[in-house]
Amino acid sequence: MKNDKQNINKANINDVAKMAGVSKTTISRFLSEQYDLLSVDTRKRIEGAIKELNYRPNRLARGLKGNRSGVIGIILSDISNPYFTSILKGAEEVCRLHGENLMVCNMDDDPIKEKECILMLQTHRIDGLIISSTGHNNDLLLELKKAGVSIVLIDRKLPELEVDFIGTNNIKATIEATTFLLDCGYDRIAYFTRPLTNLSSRRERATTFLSVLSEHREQNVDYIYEVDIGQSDILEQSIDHFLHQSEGQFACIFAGNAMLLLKIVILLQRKGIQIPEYISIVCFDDPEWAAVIQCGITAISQPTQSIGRIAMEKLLKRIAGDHSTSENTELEAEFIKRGSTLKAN
Amino acid sequence: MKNDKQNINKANINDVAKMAGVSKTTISRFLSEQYDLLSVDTRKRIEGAIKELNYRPNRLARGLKGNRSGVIGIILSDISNPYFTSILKGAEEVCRLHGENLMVCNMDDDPIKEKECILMLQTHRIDGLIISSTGHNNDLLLELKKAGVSIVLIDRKLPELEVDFIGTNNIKATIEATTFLLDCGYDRIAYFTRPLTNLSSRRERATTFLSVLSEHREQNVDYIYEVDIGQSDILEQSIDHFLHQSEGQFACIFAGNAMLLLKIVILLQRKGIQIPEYISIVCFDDPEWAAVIQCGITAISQPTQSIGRIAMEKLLKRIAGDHSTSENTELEAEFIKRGSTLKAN
DNA sequence: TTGTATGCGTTATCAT
DNA sequence: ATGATAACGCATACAA
Repeated sequence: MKNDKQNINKANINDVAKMAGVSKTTISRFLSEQYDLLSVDTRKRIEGAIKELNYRPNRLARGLKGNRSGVIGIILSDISNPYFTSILKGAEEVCRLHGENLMVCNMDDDPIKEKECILMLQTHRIDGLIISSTGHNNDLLLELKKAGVSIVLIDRKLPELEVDFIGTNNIKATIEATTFLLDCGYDRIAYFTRPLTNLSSRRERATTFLSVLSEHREQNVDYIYEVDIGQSDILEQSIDHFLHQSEGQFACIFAGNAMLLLKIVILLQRKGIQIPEYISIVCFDDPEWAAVIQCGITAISQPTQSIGRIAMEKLLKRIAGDHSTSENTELEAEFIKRGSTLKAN
Repeated sequence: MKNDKQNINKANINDVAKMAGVSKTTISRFLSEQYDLLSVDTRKRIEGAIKELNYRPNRLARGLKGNRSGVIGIILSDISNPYFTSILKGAEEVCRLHGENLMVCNMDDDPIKEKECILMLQTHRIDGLIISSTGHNNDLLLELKKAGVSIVLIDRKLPELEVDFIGTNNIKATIEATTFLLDCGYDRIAYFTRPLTNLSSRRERATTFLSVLSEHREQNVDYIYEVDIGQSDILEQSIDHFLHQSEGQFACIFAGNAMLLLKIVILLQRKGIQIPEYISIVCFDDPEWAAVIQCGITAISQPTQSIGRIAMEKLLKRIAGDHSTSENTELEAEFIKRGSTLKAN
């Protein structure tokens, strides 16, 4: 009954101060771990009072005063896509280790949702932001940056922003994979990608694929199919088209990401088309099940967890005051040969 | 140069008030959408000023004053496990629709990490919490609850807490699956589960499995193997043991979750053991790749995204003031027959 | 319909 | 080594 404050049962810095018989300034110093300014005795008393009262410092008040909320924002294209959740896991780990918390937003590559997310996070005064952006809200991101919020881009580059980027070395990985396919002797290779908007990761992979081929082919006999997930009909048409074009040829499908791979494999299974007997397949990205599906899918394994970790580390450095010029960090992927591809002859 | 405040370039409610030529109270009313208290004219002026200044309300200050942070916490066992990320996606969607933000924590089923997460979130004054708890921090959760933070449990029940729970109807789903296996005529069935700690979801499945069998078998010829992911050696020993015990019998493996399923399938593949010719398999949980692996894995599909959505809806209701007694909500799973199981004869 | 004054829980700037 | 006091940005009771 003696506690009729707004916050039922929630002690604040004053209560602790009273109980420990010191001023709240002293408590504040304790909270900031300025132990050299405290006598051993008061420190003990404060510790006791905190335990006794179940005191939990209020991060909102701290943030309001100190201009650091202790929150990092992360905006992802798809929070249920293993590629992104693996990044998320890496980021979360580093984040928690540094005593910051993570606010997570999902936006389904929708610029409107992305905008909402950015505004919400700004409202919460995030200390920093990690984002796989659609590229359609550069103005807002620039505003954030000007307001002093550090930003790290993942998966998609936005050179206009001049902020750090961490991602896979798409070009190198695509060169390796495509060269491998050429060495295998495929007559026809089709690259399936989600729509080639201006997202750097998709474009880099597709254009590299084409440029490697154009170096080695005398005439263009390969294809790029742009299909979004959810467009099952278009995917099926594309596959039918390719199967028709490559009839009797030694052919291979190159899936631009794991979701497409899954859809493609399901379709091929339904059509009764054997992998790799009738058609081969490779994937950019190596989901956990790639090794176990069919004869094992040849895949490009991306260092997703590292991307998340490094992005967060970079971000925390920036927040801590590193103002050096922004960097592009591209981590190397690993090419894993499995049973879904063959050598000719 | 005229703006030499701490917050570079960040306008506050006073700046907006000045620019709009009103008091900050009026701005505050605008922010709280009490439009009936504002003349159309002032409202327009305020809107103009906000746009002009790129004003973003400070949620920390709001939260400090109003005792609502606008943040929901969610603590998950494994933020990269599709089961949980699917829940996360559902929760995030509802959360954002209601203007709240989501703070996500990963704890790897480690009670120490879980404790840290709870404390961190409490420090940020979350309005509510969704958690798949280890069950080893009930004291902290109770404290949270007493402090007025609503809690919704997912996946694992903790009756002592008397808070809402949302999850799969494990018992019904297990009965259906096990009965199906008995109907198929399997002589031997082995249930593989992660260690049977006091986590309700694991226990419910395992005990139901046993009780259904004991009703239909005259003597106990089936097995429960407790294996944690990461313990590849123990998993292999267990499988070898079961293969040996069931030699020449019509046998089936029941995997308690998708991760175990994957490990088991990999092991069987490595041993060259055909599914379902040599051994059958079922899984509690239906990962996206279950349909496409081998001949298709017979599986129990859980309504994960709904679990997340409903958990968040329930939580938001509680936060909005619903103080009715806590409920257990168990969503029905769907049993999907595929090629990995057979009928005898 | 609008304004004034006070407080939310903390940190920072002075003091002592 | 410790305290008193003024912010931080907003919401609210009370006035007008």
